[in-house]
Amino acid sequence: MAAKESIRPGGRSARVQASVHQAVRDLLAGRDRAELTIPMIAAQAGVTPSTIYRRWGDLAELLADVALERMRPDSPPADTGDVRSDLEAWLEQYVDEMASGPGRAMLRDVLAGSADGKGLGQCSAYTCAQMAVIAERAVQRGQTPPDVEAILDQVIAPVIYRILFTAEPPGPAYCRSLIERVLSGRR
Amino acid sequence: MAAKESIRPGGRSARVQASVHQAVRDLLAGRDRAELTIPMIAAQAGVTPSTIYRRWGDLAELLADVALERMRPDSPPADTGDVRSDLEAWLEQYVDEMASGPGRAMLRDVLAGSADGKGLGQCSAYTCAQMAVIAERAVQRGQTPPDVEAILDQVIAPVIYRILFTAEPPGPAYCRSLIERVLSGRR
DNA sequence: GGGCTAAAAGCAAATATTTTGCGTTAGCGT
DNA sequence: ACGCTAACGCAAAATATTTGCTTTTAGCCC
Repeated sequence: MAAKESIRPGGRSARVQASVHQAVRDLLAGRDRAELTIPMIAAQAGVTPSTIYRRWGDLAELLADVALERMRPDSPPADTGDVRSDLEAWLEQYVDEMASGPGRAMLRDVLAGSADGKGLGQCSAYTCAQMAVIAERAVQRGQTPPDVEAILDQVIAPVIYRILFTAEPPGPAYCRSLIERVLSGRR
Repeated sequence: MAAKESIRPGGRSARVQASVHQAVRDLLAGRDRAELTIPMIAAQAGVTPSTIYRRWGDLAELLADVALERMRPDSPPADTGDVRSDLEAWLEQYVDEMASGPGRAMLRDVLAGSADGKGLGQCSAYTCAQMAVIAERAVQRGQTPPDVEAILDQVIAPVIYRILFTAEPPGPAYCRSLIERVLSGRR
């Protein structure tokens, strides 16, 4: 029977959380984020505003929560049979996602919202985990991949820095050059 | 006479802006940013809240404005007589400033507040200008400094990424290794 | 220098939001 | 099945935000 399923994820809190998250995503699709208010989200989600205030505190934290969930990778990076092309393929879709309007907004939301810094750590942990998968694969093929730390410093960081602080998003050629550099520098 | 001075910087707007900025800095020193409100700032600055709302729009933009002004370098980087030590000295104080509690808060404020992205560009422009000064000096000594772009990618970006997304701030040894790498990679 | 104009600030009423106390509901353990 | 506790709903109170109108003032043209 579906007994087990009703115990853990079937709680009212879980339903409220899902409903609120969905409401934020829906509203964010249509309206601009500046005109997004908690009463509006509450109405869309079918809960009272005070529920949201008590659970999330304020709009920034709620948006950070939603953004972080959207940033969680839903699948491991594609396996192309080679470290370089694994990295290139992964980075291309990563940049596409993060440099887009919604992507930049998610980054800003996560940065602005998670006051404790817990969300930020999670955010880079997701990326690290993906990199670790690619690296592990390479090892099993007999290749020697760069350290995850090196990839973070030499590939992810420059890309994120440019997305956050400059007008021009990183282009494909630039991304490939970053990967080239980290690959040629491995010990 | 002081006729010229009254024309440009002596306007009422300038006084209000200065007063509001000062109020934010003062309040930020004592209280936590979560309990900072526009009416509170207005009271401290001796203006009415509506003035702030009309000029800055909301708290996030005001904080971004104040943070950006605080991030503007007040002097060119120290001249130590050598590219490497110029970079090391500059980076040390840069990291000290940015990785501190207030520094991280400023970064977050700038990221969260400048909706148009204009403030973000300014933020990295400040850093670029400082790097350009160091590079120019090196050229005049006959040294060949790394491109400012390379410094941004290989030194600034990793440092900022770690400050923003991880718990551990970059340490001195780590910073030196970043500089070592960018120096050894120059063309 | 003296008035003219437009931009910016003050003021206060109207509106929207956030907070909070209390009663109710629903999930979870025994 | 029953009770315990955490979370929600509701509504009133407190606060913050918006807005229309008036007043001030800085920049500009005689």
